[in-house]
Amino acid sequence: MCERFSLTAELPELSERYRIGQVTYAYKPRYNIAPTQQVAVIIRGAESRMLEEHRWGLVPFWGKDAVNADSAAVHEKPAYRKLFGKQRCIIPSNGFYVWKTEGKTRRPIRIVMKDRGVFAMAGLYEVWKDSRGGETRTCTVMTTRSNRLVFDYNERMPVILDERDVEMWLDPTMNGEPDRLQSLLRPYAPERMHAYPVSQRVADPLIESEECVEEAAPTRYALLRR
DNA sequence: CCAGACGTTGTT
DNA sequence: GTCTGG
DNA sequence: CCAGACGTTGTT
DNA sequence: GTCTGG
Repeated sequence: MCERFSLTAELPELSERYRIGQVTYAYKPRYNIAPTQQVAVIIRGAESRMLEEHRWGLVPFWGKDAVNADSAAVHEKPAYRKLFGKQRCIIPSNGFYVWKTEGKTRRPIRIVMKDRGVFAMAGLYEVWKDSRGGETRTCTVMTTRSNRLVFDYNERMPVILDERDVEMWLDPTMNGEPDRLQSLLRPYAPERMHAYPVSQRVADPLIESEECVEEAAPTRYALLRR
């Protein structure tokens, strides 16, 4: 599961990293991104990769927000099959938050790459057109079972794609190759990742500042349990 | 054919 | 809306 | 995910 | 307790 993350990179770094050819909105780095908010999404346009802004959470008219999509089921669930076939995106991040239960409280933990770089979460997106010609863009983050590092906190984690996987995931010629796409949706290598505790203030979705990513001292509870 | 489901996860 | 189960 | 709210009625 | 908003 992935329901809170950050993307604190500046635009040039992001553009270079993912070879973005077109930016369609006023990008701003973020420290504490929550479901239903607008997030940065990269899709493959006709000419080049595009950076767009989408609402985090698909909104099927019959149901609630779909913030995550189970990668194992995505090629067979009717609600997702079409998106899996041709509405794939990546959702860039440089850290996601998980919660560790310590006694009666839950404390936020940040999961990053050891190199502290930006990484690509696999996603699906949808574009709704309303009667007045307006468009609503939405997206969801694909999840898979957790690797050894994340499993201490949560059974599910976002699907993270390395450079080569991103290329294939966004490639429209893969639209008819669900099996090959499916093979990309696996847990990321735990030895390339790192987890550390962050301030309890991250828990408040309105807190949007650098303290969200700063390492916090372990709690007394965590020390006792060691 | 119609009716009903359709999405995710954690919790113990 | 689309798909599955009966 | 977490934080915070969570009820009712008629009237203009 | 459960639901909504971010």
